[in-house]
Amino acid sequence: MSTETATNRHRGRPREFDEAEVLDALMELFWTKGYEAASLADMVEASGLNKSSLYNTFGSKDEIYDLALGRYLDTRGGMLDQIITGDRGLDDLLDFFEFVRLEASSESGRRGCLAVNSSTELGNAKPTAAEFSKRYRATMGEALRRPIERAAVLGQIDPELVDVYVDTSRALVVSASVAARGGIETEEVSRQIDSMCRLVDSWRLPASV
Amino acid sequence: MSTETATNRHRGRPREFDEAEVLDALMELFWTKGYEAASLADMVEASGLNKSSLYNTFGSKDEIYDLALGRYLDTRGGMLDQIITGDRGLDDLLDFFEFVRLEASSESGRRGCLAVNSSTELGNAKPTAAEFSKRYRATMGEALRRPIERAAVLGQIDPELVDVYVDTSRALVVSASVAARGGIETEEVSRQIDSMCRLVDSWRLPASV
DNA sequence: GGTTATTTGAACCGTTCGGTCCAATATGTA
DNA sequence: TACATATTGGACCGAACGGTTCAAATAACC
Repeated sequence: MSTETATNRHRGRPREFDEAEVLDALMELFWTKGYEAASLADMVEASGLNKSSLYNTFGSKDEIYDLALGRYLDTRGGMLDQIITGDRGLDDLLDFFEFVRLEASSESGRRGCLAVNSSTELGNAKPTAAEFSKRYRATMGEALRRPIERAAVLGQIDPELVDVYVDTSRALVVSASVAARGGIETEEVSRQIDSMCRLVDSWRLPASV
Repeated sequence: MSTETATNRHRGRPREFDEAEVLDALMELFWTKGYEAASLADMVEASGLNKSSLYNTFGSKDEIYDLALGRYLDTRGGMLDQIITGDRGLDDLLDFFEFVRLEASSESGRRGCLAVNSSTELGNAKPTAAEFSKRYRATMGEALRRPIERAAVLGQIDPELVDVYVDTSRALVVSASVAARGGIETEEVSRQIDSMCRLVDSWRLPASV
Protein backbone atom coordinates (compact mmCIF):
# COMPACT_ATOMS: atom_id res chain seq x y z
CA MET A 1 0.00 0.00 0.00
CA SER A 2 2.96 2.31 0.32
CA THR A 3 2.49 4.72 -2.56
CA GLU A 4 5.85 5.73 -3.85
CA THR A 5 6.32 9.43 -3.91
CA ALA A 6 5.63 10.37 -7.53
CA THR A 7 9.16 11.45 -8.16
CA ASN A 8 10.01 8.93 -10.83
CA ARG A 9 7.78 10.29 -13.54
CA HIS A 10 10.73 10.42 -15.89
CA ARG A 11 13.59 8.07 -15.49
CA GLY A 12 16.21 9.24 -17.93
CA ARG A 13 17.66 12.55 -18.79
CA PRO A 14 15.16 15.34 -18.51
CA ARG A 15 14.36 17.69 -21.33
CA GLU A 16 16.66 20.69 -21.47
CA PHE A 17 14.25 23.07 -23.12
CA ASP A 18 10.75 24.33 -22.58
CA GLU A 19 8.42 22.92 -25.19
CA ALA A 20 6.12 25.92 -25.19
CA GLU A 21 9.01 28.32 -25.54
CA VAL A 22 10.48 26.46 -28.47
CA LEU A 23 7.09 26.23 -30.10
CA ASP A 24 6.72 29.96 -29.73
CA ALA A 25 10.03 30.52 -31.47
CA LEU A 26 8.94 28.26 -34.31
CA MET A 27 5.63 30.05 -34.53
CA GLU A 28 7.50 33.34 -34.87
CA LEU A 29 9.54 31.84 -37.68
CA PHE A 30 6.49 30.69 -39.63
CA TRP A 31 4.84 33.99 -38.92
CA THR A 32 7.75 35.85 -40.46
CA LYS A 33 8.66 33.62 -43.38
CA GLY A 34 5.56 31.58 -44.08
CA TYR A 35 5.39 27.81 -44.41
CA GLU A 36 7.17 27.07 -47.66
CA ALA A 37 9.93 29.62 -47.25
CA ALA A 38 10.87 28.37 -43.78
CA SER A 39 13.40 25.57 -44.13
CA LEU A 40 14.38 22.92 -41.64
CA ALA A 41 17.64 24.80 -41.21
CA ASP A 42 15.66 27.90 -40.29
CA MET A 43 13.69 25.85 -37.81
CA VAL A 44 16.83 24.50 -36.21
CA GLU A 45 18.23 28.00 -35.89
CA ALA A 46 15.03 29.51 -34.56
CA SER A 47 14.46 26.76 -32.02
CA GLY A 48 18.05 26.47 -30.90
CA LEU A 49 17.51 22.74 -30.91
CA ASN A 50 19.17 20.10 -32.97
CA LYS A 51 17.39 18.84 -36.04
CA SER A 52 16.77 15.42 -34.58
CA SER A 53 15.65 16.81 -31.24
CA LEU A 54 13.17 18.88 -33.14
CA TYR A 55 11.97 15.89 -35.06
CA ASN A 56 11.78 13.61 -32.04
CA THR A 57 9.88 16.09 -29.94
CA PHE A 58 7.44 17.61 -32.38
CA GLY A 59 7.52 15.53 -35.53
CA SER A 60 7.89 16.66 -39.12
CA LYS A 61 7.86 20.20 -40.45
CA ASP A 62 4.24 19.72 -41.38
CA GLU A 63 3.29 18.66 -37.87
CA ILE A 64 5.35 21.41 -36.30
CA TYR A 65 3.60 23.94 -38.46
CA ASP A 66 0.24 22.70 -37.25
CA LEU A 67 1.40 22.88 -33.65
CA ALA A 68 2.68 26.40 -34.19
CA LEU A 69 -0.60 27.47 -35.77
CA GLY A 70 -2.50 25.97 -32.88
CA ARG A 71 -0.33 27.80 -30.42
CA TYR A 72 -0.84 31.06 -32.29
CA LEU A 73 -4.59 30.68 -32.19
CA ASP A 74 -4.63 29.84 -28.49
CA THR A 75 -2.33 32.72 -27.60
CA ARG A 76 -4.17 35.07 -29.88
CA GLY A 77 -7.59 34.00 -28.68
CA GLY A 78 -6.56 34.73 -25.12
CA MET A 79 -5.23 38.11 -26.13
CA LEU A 80 -8.45 39.01 -27.87
CA ASP A 81 -10.44 38.07 -24.82
CA GLN A 82 -8.23 40.28 -22.69
CA ILE A 83 -8.33 43.19 -25.05
CA ILE A 84 -11.96 43.27 -26.01
CA THR A 85 -13.48 43.63 -22.58
CA GLY A 86 -15.58 46.22 -20.91
CA ASP A 87 -19.16 47.23 -21.30
CA ARG A 88 -18.84 50.39 -23.34
CA GLY A 89 -19.99 48.88 -26.62
CA LEU A 90 -18.61 50.70 -29.65
CA ASP A 91 -16.00 52.45 -27.57
CA ASP A 92 -14.47 49.13 -26.66
CA LEU A 93 -14.51 48.19 -30.32
CA LEU A 94 -12.72 51.42 -31.15
CA ASP A 95 -10.16 50.69 -28.47
CA PHE A 96 -9.50 47.39 -30.17
CA PHE A 97 -9.01 49.13 -33.48
CA GLU A 98 -6.45 51.33 -31.79
CA PHE A 99 -4.70 48.20 -30.69
CA VAL A 100 -4.75 47.01 -34.30
CA ARG A 101 -3.27 50.34 -35.37
CA LEU A 102 -0.50 49.99 -32.83
CA GLU A 103 0.26 46.48 -33.98
CA ALA A 104 0.16 47.34 -37.66
CA SER A 105 2.84 49.94 -37.18
CA SER A 106 5.15 47.76 -35.13
CA GLU A 107 7.94 45.73 -36.62
CA SER A 108 6.29 42.58 -35.40
CA GLY A 109 2.83 43.54 -36.60
CA ARG A 110 4.00 44.21 -40.12
CA ARG A 111 4.21 40.46 -40.51
CA GLY A 112 0.44 40.52 -40.56
CA CYS A 113 -1.63 37.83 -38.89
CA LEU A 114 -0.26 34.30 -38.98
CA ALA A 115 -3.75 32.84 -39.39
CA VAL A 116 -4.50 35.05 -42.36
CA ASN A 117 -1.09 34.41 -43.90
CA SER A 118 -1.55 30.70 -43.47
CA SER A 119 -5.02 30.91 -44.98
CA THR A 120 -3.82 32.56 -48.14
CA GLU A 121 -0.61 30.60 -48.52
CA LEU A 122 -1.96 27.11 -47.95
CA GLY A 123 -5.65 27.75 -48.31
CA ASN A 124 -7.48 24.72 -49.47
CA ALA A 125 -4.24 22.91 -50.17
CA LYS A 126 -3.64 21.87 -46.56
CA PRO A 127 -6.73 20.62 -44.70
CA THR A 128 -5.37 21.42 -41.27
CA ALA A 129 -4.61 24.97 -42.39
CA ALA A 130 -8.18 25.36 -43.60
CA GLU A 131 -9.31 24.09 -40.22
CA PHE A 132 -7.27 26.75 -38.44
CA SER A 133 -8.59 29.32 -40.84
CA LYS A 134 -12.11 28.48 -39.71
CA ARG A 135 -11.15 28.44 -36.06
CA TYR A 136 -9.52 31.84 -36.33
CA ARG A 137 -12.55 33.20 -38.11
CA ALA A 138 -14.85 31.90 -35.41
CA THR A 139 -12.70 33.11 -32.53
CA MET A 140 -12.34 36.57 -33.99
CA GLY A 141 -16.05 36.73 -34.72
CA GLU A 142 -16.99 35.81 -31.18
CA ALA A 143 -14.60 38.34 -29.71
CA LEU A 144 -15.92 41.14 -31.91
CA ARG A 145 -19.52 40.18 -31.27
CA ARG A 146 -19.30 40.97 -27.58
CA PRO A 147 -18.80 44.75 -27.79
CA ILE A 148 -21.15 44.98 -30.74
CA GLU A 149 -23.96 43.16 -29.00
CA ARG A 150 -23.31 45.29 -25.97
CA ALA A 151 -23.60 48.36 -28.21
CA ALA A 152 -27.01 47.15 -29.32
CA VAL A 153 -28.10 46.71 -25.72
CA LEU A 154 -26.86 50.20 -24.94
CA GLY A 155 -28.89 51.57 -27.81
CA GLN A 156 -25.80 52.80 -29.60
CA ILE A 157 -26.53 50.93 -32.82
CA ASP A 158 -29.36 49.35 -34.77
CA PRO A 159 -29.82 45.88 -33.21
CA GLU A 160 -30.87 44.52 -36.58
CA LEU A 161 -27.37 45.09 -37.91
CA VAL A 162 -25.34 43.31 -35.21
CA ASP A 163 -24.43 40.43 -37.51
CA VAL A 164 -23.54 42.81 -40.31
CA TYR A 165 -21.30 44.84 -38.05
CA VAL A 166 -19.58 41.75 -36.71
CA ASP A 167 -18.80 40.54 -40.22
CA THR A 168 -17.69 43.99 -41.22
CA SER A 169 -15.42 44.47 -38.24
CA ARG A 170 -13.74 41.15 -38.84
CA ALA A 171 -13.27 41.95 -42.51
CA LEU A 172 -11.69 45.27 -41.61
CA VAL A 173 -9.25 43.67 -39.22
CA VAL A 174 -8.31 40.96 -41.73
CA SER A 175 -7.81 43.52 -44.43
CA ALA A 176 -5.61 45.63 -42.15
CA SER A 177 -3.38 42.64 -41.50
CA VAL A 178 -3.09 42.00 -45.23
CA ALA A 179 -2.13 45.60 -45.84
CA ALA A 180 0.40 45.59 -43.03
CA ARG A 181 2.12 42.49 -44.34
CA GLY A 182 1.91 43.56 -47.96
CA GLY A 183 4.40 46.33 -47.56
CA ILE A 184 1.88 49.14 -47.51
CA GLU A 185 3.41 52.10 -45.70
CA THR A 186 2.42 52.33 -42.06
CA GLU A 187 0.96 55.81 -42.62
CA GLU A 188 -1.32 54.40 -45.28
CA VAL A 189 -2.37 51.51 -43.05
CA SER A 190 -2.99 53.95 -40.24
CA ARG A 191 -5.13 56.02 -42.56
CA GLN A 192 -7.11 52.90 -43.37
CA ILE A 193 -7.66 52.35 -39.67
CA ASP A 194 -8.86 55.94 -39.38
CA SER A 195 -11.49 54.99 -41.91
CA MET A 196 -12.41 51.94 -39.87
CA CYS A 197 -12.95 54.11 -36.82
CA ARG A 198 -14.96 56.67 -38.72
CA LEU A 199 -17.10 53.91 -40.14
CA VAL A 200 -17.83 52.56 -36.70
CA ASP A 201 -18.71 56.04 -35.52
CA SER A 202 -21.17 56.32 -38.39
CA TRP A 203 -22.99 53.32 -36.90
CA ARG A 204 -24.03 55.35 -33.86
CA LEU A 205 -27.71 56.09 -33.62
CA PRO A 206 -28.76 59.61 -32.59
CA ALA A 207 -29.34 59.58 -28.84
CA SER A 208 -33.03 59.00 -28.23
CA VAL A 209 -34.63 61.84 -26.29
CA MET B 1 14.84 55.62 -101.91
CA SER B 2 13.33 52.20 -102.42
CA THR B 3 12.13 51.26 -98.97
CA GLU B 4 12.30 47.57 -98.50
CA THR B 5 9.02 46.05 -97.48
CA ALA B 6 9.34 45.57 -93.77
CA THR B 7 9.20 41.81 -93.99
CA ASN B 8 12.55 40.98 -92.43
CA ARG B 9 11.76 41.86 -88.88
CA HIS B 10 12.85 38.42 -87.71
CA ARG B 11 15.38 36.44 -89.59
CA GLY B 12 15.59 33.08 -87.90
CA ARG B 13 13.00 30.63 -86.75
CA PRO B 14 9.91 32.33 -85.45
CA ARG B 15 8.50 31.76 -82.03
CA GLU B 16 6.10 28.86 -81.88
CA PHE B 17 4.04 30.04 -78.91
CA ASP B 18 2.16 33.13 -77.88
CA GLU B 19 3.97 34.98 -75.14
CA ALA B 20 0.83 36.39 -73.58
CA GLU B 21 -0.86 33.01 -73.59
CA VAL B 22 2.06 31.32 -71.90
CA LEU B 23 2.32 34.10 -69.36
CA ASP B 24 -1.36 33.62 -68.61
CA ALA B 25 -0.80 29.95 -67.96
CA LEU B 26 2.07 30.76 -65.63
CA MET B 27 -0.02 33.34 -63.85
CA GLU B 28 -2.69 30.71 -63.29
CA LEU B 29 -0.05 28.43 -61.81
CA PHE B 30 1.19 31.04 -59.34
CA TRP B 31 -2.38 31.95 -58.57
CA THR B 32 -3.17 28.39 -57.63
CA LYS B 33 0.02 27.31 -55.87
CA GLY B 34 1.67 30.52 -54.77
CA TYR B 35 5.27 31.49 -55.41
CA GLU B 36 7.29 29.15 -53.23
CA ALA B 37 5.19 26.07 -53.83
CA ALA B 38 5.38 26.39 -57.61
CA SER B 39 8.48 24.60 -58.88
CA LEU B 40 10.27 25.02 -62.16
CA ALA B 41 8.86 21.64 -63.14
CA ASP B 42 5.38 23.00 -62.51
CA MET B 43 6.18 26.00 -64.65
CA VAL B 44 7.39 23.82 -67.50
CA GLU B 45 4.24 21.75 -67.33
CA ALA B 46 1.91 24.73 -67.08
CA SER B 47 3.56 26.62 -69.92
CA GLY B 48 3.99 23.64 -72.22
CA LEU B 49 7.43 25.04 -73.00
CA ASN B 50 10.82 23.60 -72.43
CA LYS B 51 12.70 24.74 -69.39
CA SER B 52 15.33 26.57 -71.39
CA SER B 53 12.77 28.16 -73.69
CA LEU B 54 11.07 29.44 -70.60
CA TYR B 55 14.33 30.78 -69.27
CA ASN B 56 15.43 32.34 -72.56
CA THR B 57 12.12 34.03 -73.15
CA PHE B 58 11.13 35.28 -69.72
CA GLY B 59 14.11 34.88 -67.43
CA SER B 60 14.31 33.26 -64.02
CA LYS B 61 11.45 32.08 -61.83
CA ASP B 62 11.67 35.32 -59.97
CA GLU B 63 11.36 37.43 -63.10
CA ILE B 64 8.58 35.26 -64.48
CA TYR B 65 6.66 35.70 -61.26
CA ASP B 66 6.91 39.46 -61.58
CA LEU B 67 5.75 39.29 -65.19
CA ALA B 68 2.82 37.09 -64.16
CA LEU B 69 1.86 39.47 -61.38
CA GLY B 70 2.01 42.38 -63.76
CA ARG B 71 -0.18 40.58 -66.21
CA TYR B 72 -2.67 39.75 -63.48
CA LEU B 73 -2.92 43.37 -62.44
CA ASP B 74 -3.38 44.59 -66.00
CA THR B 75 -6.01 41.99 -66.78
CA ARG B 76 -7.71 42.53 -63.48
CA GLY B 77 -7.64 46.28 -63.73
CA GLY B 78 -9.34 46.11 -67.10
CA MET B 79 -11.95 43.77 -65.71
CA LEU B 80 -12.70 46.10 -62.82
CA ASP B 81 -13.13 49.00 -65.20
CA GLN B 82 -15.55 46.97 -67.25
CA ILE B 83 -17.50 45.73 -64.30
CA ILE B 84 -17.79 48.83 -62.22
CA THR B 85 -19.47 51.08 -64.72
CA GLY B 86 -22.75 52.88 -64.83
CA ASP B 87 -24.11 55.87 -63.03
CA ARG B 88 -26.32 54.25 -60.45
CA GLY B 89 -23.99 54.82 -57.52
CA LEU B 90 -24.51 52.29 -54.73
CA ASP B 91 -26.44 49.98 -57.01
CA ASP B 92 -23.41 49.60 -59.22
CA LEU B 93 -21.34 48.89 -56.15
CA LEU B 94 -23.82 46.21 -55.12
CA ASP B 95 -23.65 44.71 -58.60
CA PHE B 96 -19.91 44.45 -58.16
CA PHE B 97 -20.38 42.68 -54.85
CA GLU B 98 -22.62 40.21 -56.63
CA PHE B 99 -19.79 39.62 -59.04
CA VAL B 100 -17.50 39.00 -56.09
CA ARG B 101 -20.02 36.53 -54.71
CA LEU B 102 -20.14 34.70 -58.01
CA GLU B 103 -16.37 34.53 -58.18
CA ALA B 104 -15.97 33.43 -54.58
CA SER B 105 -18.17 30.42 -55.20
CA SER B 106 -16.43 29.36 -58.40
CA GLU B 107 -13.65 26.83 -58.51
CA SER B 108 -11.34 29.47 -59.91
CA GLY B 109 -12.36 32.14 -57.45
CA ARG B 110 -11.67 29.94 -54.47
CA ARG B 111 -8.00 30.57 -55.17
CA GLY B 112 -8.61 34.05 -53.88
CA CYS B 113 -6.95 37.07 -55.44
CA LEU B 114 -3.42 36.65 -56.74
CA ALA B 115 -2.45 40.13 -55.62
CA VAL B 116 -3.65 39.49 -52.07
CA ASN B 117 -2.04 36.07 -51.98
CA SER B 118 1.22 37.51 -53.19
CA SER B 119 1.01 40.29 -50.63
CA THR B 120 0.66 37.92 -47.73
CA GLU B 121 3.11 35.31 -48.97
CA LEU B 122 5.99 37.57 -49.98
CA GLY B 123 4.96 40.76 -48.25
CA ASN B 124 7.89 42.90 -47.42
CA ALA B 125 10.30 40.14 -48.32
CA LYS B 126 10.16 40.77 -52.06
CA PRO B 127 10.27 44.45 -53.08
CA THR B 128 8.59 43.90 -56.43
CA ALA B 129 5.77 42.03 -54.72
CA ALA B 130 5.27 44.95 -52.34
CA GLU B 131 5.16 47.23 -55.38
CA PHE B 132 2.42 45.14 -56.92
CA SER B 133 0.61 45.11 -53.63
CA LYS B 134 0.49 48.89 -53.73
CA ARG B 135 -0.52 49.00 -57.36
CA TYR B 136 -3.36 46.59 -56.73
CA ARG B 137 -4.50 48.58 -53.76
CA ALA B 138 -4.52 51.78 -55.80
CA THR B 139 -6.28 50.25 -58.78
CA MET B 140 -8.98 48.70 -56.66
CA GLY B 141 -9.43 51.92 -54.73
CA GLU B 142 -9.89 53.97 -57.87
CA ALA B 143 -12.36 51.51 -59.31
CA LEU B 144 -14.44 51.48 -56.14
CA ARG B 145 -14.28 55.23 -55.78
CA ARG B 146 -16.20 55.84 -58.99
CA PRO B 147 -19.59 54.41 -57.97
CA ILE B 148 -19.18 55.75 -54.45
CA GLU B 149 -18.46 59.28 -55.58
CA ARG B 150 -21.37 58.97 -57.95
CA ALA B 151 -23.52 57.89 -55.02
CA ALA B 152 -22.52 61.05 -53.21
CA VAL B 153 -23.47 63.15 -56.23
CA LEU B 154 -26.79 61.36 -56.42
CA GLY B 155 -27.42 62.16 -52.80
CA GLN B 156 -27.53 58.49 -51.86
CA ILE B 157 -24.84 58.79 -49.20
CA ASP B 158 -23.15 61.29 -46.93
CA PRO B 159 -20.47 62.96 -49.11
CA GLU B 160 -18.26 63.36 -46.06
CA LEU B 161 -17.85 59.61 -45.87
CA VAL B 162 -16.78 58.86 -49.44
CA ASP B 163 -13.19 58.08 -48.44
CA VAL B 164 -14.36 55.94 -45.57
CA TYR B 165 -16.68 53.97 -47.81
CA VAL B 166 -13.97 53.47 -50.42
CA ASP B 167 -11.58 52.08 -47.81
CA THR B 168 -14.32 49.95 -46.35
CA SER B 169 -15.40 48.52 -49.67
CA ARG B 170 -11.88 47.59 -50.57
CA ALA B 171 -11.34 45.99 -47.20
CA LEU B 172 -14.50 43.94 -47.63
CA VAL B 173 -13.42 42.68 -51.04
CA VAL B 174 -9.94 41.80 -49.81
CA SER B 175 -11.38 39.98 -46.85
CA ALA B 176 -13.76 38.04 -49.08
CA SER B 177 -10.86 36.85 -51.19
CA VAL B 178 -8.99 35.76 -48.07
CA ALA B 179 -12.01 33.81 -46.88
CA ALA B 180 -12.54 32.20 -50.28
CA ARG B 181 -8.95 31.01 -50.48
CA GLY B 182 -8.80 29.99 -46.85
CA GLY B 183 -11.15 27.09 -47.30
CA ILE B 184 -14.16 28.77 -45.75
CA GLU B 185 -17.29 27.12 -47.12
CA THR B 186 -18.87 28.96 -50.01
CA GLU B 187 -22.12 29.32 -48.08
CA GLU B 188 -20.25 31.08 -45.30
CA VAL B 189 -18.47 33.36 -47.74
CA SER B 190 -21.75 34.10 -49.44
CA ARG B 191 -23.25 34.96 -46.07
CA GLN B 192 -20.37 37.35 -45.51
CA ILE B 193 -21.16 39.00 -48.83
CA ASP B 194 -24.76 39.32 -47.72
CA SER B 195 -23.43 41.33 -44.82
CA MET B 196 -21.40 43.47 -47.18
CA CYS B 197 -24.51 44.26 -49.19
CA ARG B 198 -26.56 45.01 -46.12
CA LEU B 199 -23.84 47.30 -44.86
CA VAL B 200 -23.83 49.24 -48.11
CA ASP B 201 -27.59 49.52 -47.94
CA SER B 202 -27.26 50.98 -44.46
CA TRP B 203 -25.24 53.80 -46.01
CA ARG B 204 -28.26 55.11 -47.89
CA LEU B 205 -29.57 58.43 -46.69
CA PRO B 206 -33.31 58.87 -46.32
CA ALA B 207 -34.60 60.47 -49.51
CA SER B 208 -34.74 64.21 -48.96
CA VAL B 209 -38.23 65.62 -49.36
C1' DG C 1 19.37 25.89 -101.70
C1' DG C 2 22.35 28.07 -98.69
C1' DT C 3 22.51 31.21 -94.83
C1' DT C 4 21.16 32.90 -90.53
C1' DA C 5 18.68 33.37 -86.43
C1' DT C 6 16.05 31.14 -83.11
C1' DT C 7 13.99 27.39 -80.61
C1' DT C 8 14.38 23.05 -78.65
C1' DG C 9 15.27 18.94 -75.59
C1' DA C 10 18.34 16.98 -72.61
C1' DA C 11 22.28 16.64 -69.91
C1' DC C 12 24.29 18.77 -66.21
C1' DC C 13 25.59 22.06 -62.33
C1' DG C 14 26.11 22.72 -57.22
C1' DT C 15 22.90 23.52 -53.49
C1' DT C 16 19.30 22.83 -50.52
C1' DC C 17 15.35 20.32 -49.53
C1' DG C 18 12.87 17.39 -45.74
C1' DG C 19 13.92 13.44 -43.28
C1' DT C 20 16.50 9.50 -40.85
C1' DC C 21 19.80 7.13 -38.10
C1' DC C 22 23.12 6.28 -34.44
C1' DA C 23 26.97 6.60 -31.35
C1' DA C 24 28.13 9.66 -27.73
C1' DT C 25 26.54 12.08 -23.87
C1' DA C 26 24.14 13.56 -19.88
C1' DT C 27 21.10 12.82 -15.98
C1' DG C 28 17.95 10.81 -12.30
C1' DT C 29 17.39 6.52 -9.75
C1' DA C 30 18.77 2.69 -7.15
C1' DT D 1 29.06 3.77 -8.19
C1' DA D 2 26.45 1.38 -11.56
C1' DC D 3 22.37 1.28 -14.18
C1' DA D 4 18.58 2.79 -16.94
C1' DT D 5 16.74 6.13 -19.93
C1' DA D 6 16.33 10.06 -22.65
C1' DT D 7 18.52 13.75 -25.29
C1' DT D 8 21.96 15.32 -28.18
C1' DG D 9 24.92 16.64 -32.34
C1' DG D 10 26.36 15.33 -36.59
C1' DA D 11 26.87 12.29 -40.42
C1' DC D 12 24.17 10.83 -43.94
C1' DC D 13 20.22 9.87 -47.32
C1' DG D 14 17.95 10.28 -51.98
C1' DA D 15 15.23 13.63 -54.16
C1' DA D 16 14.08 17.96 -55.81
C1' DC D 17 15.43 22.62 -55.98
C1' DG D 18 16.51 26.81 -59.31
C1' DG D 19 19.51 27.66 -62.87
C1' DT D 20 22.83 26.99 -66.94
C1' DT D 21 24.87 25.31 -71.11
C1' DC D 22 24.99 23.36 -75.73
C1' DA D 23 24.59 20.66 -79.86
C1' DA D 24 20.89 19.50 -82.83
C1' DA D 25 16.73 20.72 -85.12
C1' DT D 26 13.94 24.03 -87.47
C1' DA D 27 12.01 27.65 -90.26
C1' DA D 28 12.07 32.27 -92.48
C1' DC D 29 14.88 35.09 -95.51
C1' DC D 30 18.06 36.01 -99.50
